[in-house]
Amino acid sequence: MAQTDTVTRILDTAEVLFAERGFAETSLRNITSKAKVNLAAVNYHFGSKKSLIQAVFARYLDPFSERFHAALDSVEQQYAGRQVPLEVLLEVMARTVLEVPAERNSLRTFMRLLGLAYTQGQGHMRRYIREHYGTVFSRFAELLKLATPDLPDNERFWRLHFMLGSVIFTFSGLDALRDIEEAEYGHHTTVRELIQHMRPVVVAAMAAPLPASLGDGEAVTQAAS
Amino acid sequence: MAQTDTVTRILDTAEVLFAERGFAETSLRNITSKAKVNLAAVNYHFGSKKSLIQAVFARYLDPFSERFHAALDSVEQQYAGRQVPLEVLLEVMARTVLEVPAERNSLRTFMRLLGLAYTQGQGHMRRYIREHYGTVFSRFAELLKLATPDLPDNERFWRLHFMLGSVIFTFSGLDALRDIEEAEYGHHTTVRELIQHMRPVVVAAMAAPLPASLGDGEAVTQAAS
Amino acid sequence: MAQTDTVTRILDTAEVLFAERGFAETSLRNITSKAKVNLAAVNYHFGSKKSLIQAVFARYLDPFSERFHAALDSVEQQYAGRQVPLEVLLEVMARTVLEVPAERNSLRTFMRLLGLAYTQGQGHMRRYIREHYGTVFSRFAELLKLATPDLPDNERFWRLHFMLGSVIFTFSGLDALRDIEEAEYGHHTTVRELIQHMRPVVVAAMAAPLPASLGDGEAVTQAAS
Amino acid sequence: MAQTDTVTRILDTAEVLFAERGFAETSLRNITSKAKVNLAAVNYHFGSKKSLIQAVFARYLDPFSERFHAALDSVEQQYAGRQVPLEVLLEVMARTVLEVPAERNSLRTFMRLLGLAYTQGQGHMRRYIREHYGTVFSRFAELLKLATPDLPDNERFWRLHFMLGSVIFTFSGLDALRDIEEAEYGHHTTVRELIQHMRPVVVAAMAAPLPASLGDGEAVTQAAS
DNA sequence: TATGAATGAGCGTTCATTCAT
DNA sequence: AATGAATGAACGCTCATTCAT
Repeated sequence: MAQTDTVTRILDTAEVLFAERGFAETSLRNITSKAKVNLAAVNYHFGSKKSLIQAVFARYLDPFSERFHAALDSVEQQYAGRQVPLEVLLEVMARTVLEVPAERNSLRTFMRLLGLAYTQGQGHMRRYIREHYGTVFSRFAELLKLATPDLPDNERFWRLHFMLGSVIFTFSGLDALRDIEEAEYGHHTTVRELIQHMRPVVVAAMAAPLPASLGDGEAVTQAAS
Repeated sequence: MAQTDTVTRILDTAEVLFAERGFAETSLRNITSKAKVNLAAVNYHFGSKKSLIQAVFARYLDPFSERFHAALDSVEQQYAGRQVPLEVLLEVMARTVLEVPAERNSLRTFMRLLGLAYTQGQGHMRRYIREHYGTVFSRFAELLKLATPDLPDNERFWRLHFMLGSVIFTFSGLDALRDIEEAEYGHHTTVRELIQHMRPVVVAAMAAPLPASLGDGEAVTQAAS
Repeated sequence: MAQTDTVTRILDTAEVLFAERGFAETSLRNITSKAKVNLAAVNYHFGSKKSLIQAVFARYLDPFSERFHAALDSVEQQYAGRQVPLEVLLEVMARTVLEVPAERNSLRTFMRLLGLAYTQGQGHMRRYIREHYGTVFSRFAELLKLATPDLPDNERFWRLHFMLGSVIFTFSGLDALRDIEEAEYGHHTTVRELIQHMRPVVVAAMAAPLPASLGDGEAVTQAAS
Repeated sequence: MAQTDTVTRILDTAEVLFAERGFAETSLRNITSKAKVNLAAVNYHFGSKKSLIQAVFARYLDPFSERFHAALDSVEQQYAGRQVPLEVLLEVMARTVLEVPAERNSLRTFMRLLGLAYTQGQGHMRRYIREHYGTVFSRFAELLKLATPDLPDNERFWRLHFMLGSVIFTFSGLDALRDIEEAEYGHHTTVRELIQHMRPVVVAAMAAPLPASLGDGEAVTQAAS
């Protein structure tokens, strides 16, 4: 009880502060003083700041990974060997993402964290995520490949990450964007609606025509590395 | 001369290190020792670390802003009041982005920095960028509106940010993504090629059909905040 | 049983680590984790780190003290009031030292611990040793005095500690010295042989002529404290 | 001036505290607060605690090494190829040791530090000393060999270390020993006098008869490792 | 104009010890 | 009798910044 309390309080506080300000900008003292636990408790329960960061991720990604596997199982069974359409795949992913953090503000936090994992943490987070969640990601990528058989592998790879970028960027900056939206257009979009907005865009993006053969003269002319 | 030298050496080193490891993870000692200048030189020449970061950005964004204005002038003149097509707008932007940093590895650096500005820096960077470069962005947004007259304002707003997310996220995680790409497909994509890949995707995304009227029952069922 | 086990495991582990790295450099965590016992067990069973250190010593010195007393009883009886020769006294001491730690590597450990007691531990160890083992040491010193009647007390005091220094230093650095010996001369000296080497040296040292009257001009000229 | 002041104050304070309580037991806060300098000054001027320890040693050993070389030069020249007698060699060493720290309490400190270097510091100090001062030591060992031509190399090796043990052990436990001496005999021996005491003992020890052929039955019977 | 020295604040981590069970 | 949890203090070190010259 006391232990669960401390560990949970640390994780709850850490995920909020990490999401707000990044890993390096959040000190253990920030976390422990806000969580009202002893500074040494982090090292006692988690071993190091690095491990705390990973634990914060695991609390989201472990259930996500499990549910996503289950959802893919279910949809594969449903399609019984036939190709699962792109729309369905995206729908499954969206639903799973939304299921995981049913409470409070945690979808935004989850997305911010995912974004941080890509843009901060000199590799150790990326390595951790690949090691622990690479399987489910690969499985999704495999199904995506079947759903878009005409797309070259390389092209699909980049489009997948364009899509991920859209989603993560949008959700992780959601508050700011909603503020602007409200000031500019007097409209407030719910997360649910936002996902409705995203769907056709993502589908169209994945289905876009291939780029003109690269290096064509009429295009961009100067470039670097 | 000696002063210019020092200032330039600091900026050159700082932009590389910032792009590699982020702002918080790069100390002034890292910068000054690598640049072989005195530690106090940063505070002497720039006043503070924050101001150094802004100076690093200004060195890219000032010429970019200027050229982008000029390019938009030119394209508006060319189309003489008629609507500038979406593809052309995107082409202009891409070309300007590529023109700015003609040397070395600085396109990647520029892109990484843009990503960092959004994902790191507790607001002071975003504020700085909006204040200094908001005008040219608004002008582009205005032309974008003319180029997509059928899109509701609200829809365009979100799609613009989906697009921004794709671009910024992709570039700010570029090294990681290229590592994966190389490991997975044995292919190395240059920034120039990547922009070629982005173009049709972005165009398709902006031109995607509007979503089915929101709130339709068959869609996502659970949601958060 | 379980308790005895725990106490013994702690002592076994502690003596090795203390001997290897000193007291301050060995944490209770080092000890308890290597001994696979609970961290709190040390404070539970011994009260404090200080007391653990003393317990480690007692495990060697209690039997040593007892045996040494017995051996001196026996030799005094044998010489029935007559002066016990220096060589015999040294032989008795050497034999007793060797008898105590019949197992494993513990002679070296014992010696290292003795050295540490002198060079580390801010007095509390020295006090403990004097209080608990002062009697047997005094008895030996008394016999030594009888065996070297021509030596001024003061001189004998210092020579005794020169001798102790040789022995403890040599044995506590034994591994390093044997490594050098082997590399340099291709020869490996056993502890038993080493004691044979020591004997004439120690005897000669104790029997050395007295120093020229101190302060004689021809000698050292500058000095401090 | 300000710099010299700070660096010197740190070194002066550090050497006293290190000598009194050892390296691990002396914190940088102990040193800097006693020296009335900023805590960060140690890392600024020395880089790390380890380097500070080495700097403390270097301040003694660099001049010692230089003077010892010079003294050996001089004595070799004086004996012009003939064998330098053992007594002279020891006299030269003793004199050099005494010359180095002409001021205050620093001879005792020097000796305590030498003792610590051997008994504490998991090798990094020994390595440092060997690297920086190995040459002069080897030179002395070489002359020692010439001075004791009848001694087997192996025997000389051990006797040299017996002697080292006496000296280092005595000096590193000096305070404790002097306490005992004063309590027991009401006499206080200066370092200078102590060296006078040591001389005939060391000479006798080096000149002791060779041990009876090893393995003789009448000797020690049990042994360890 | 430029820099070596210095500083106060804060960092992540480890420590021996205590407490509640 | 024994232990997981927790704690306050202290550790070595690095930080951006300031100061005196």
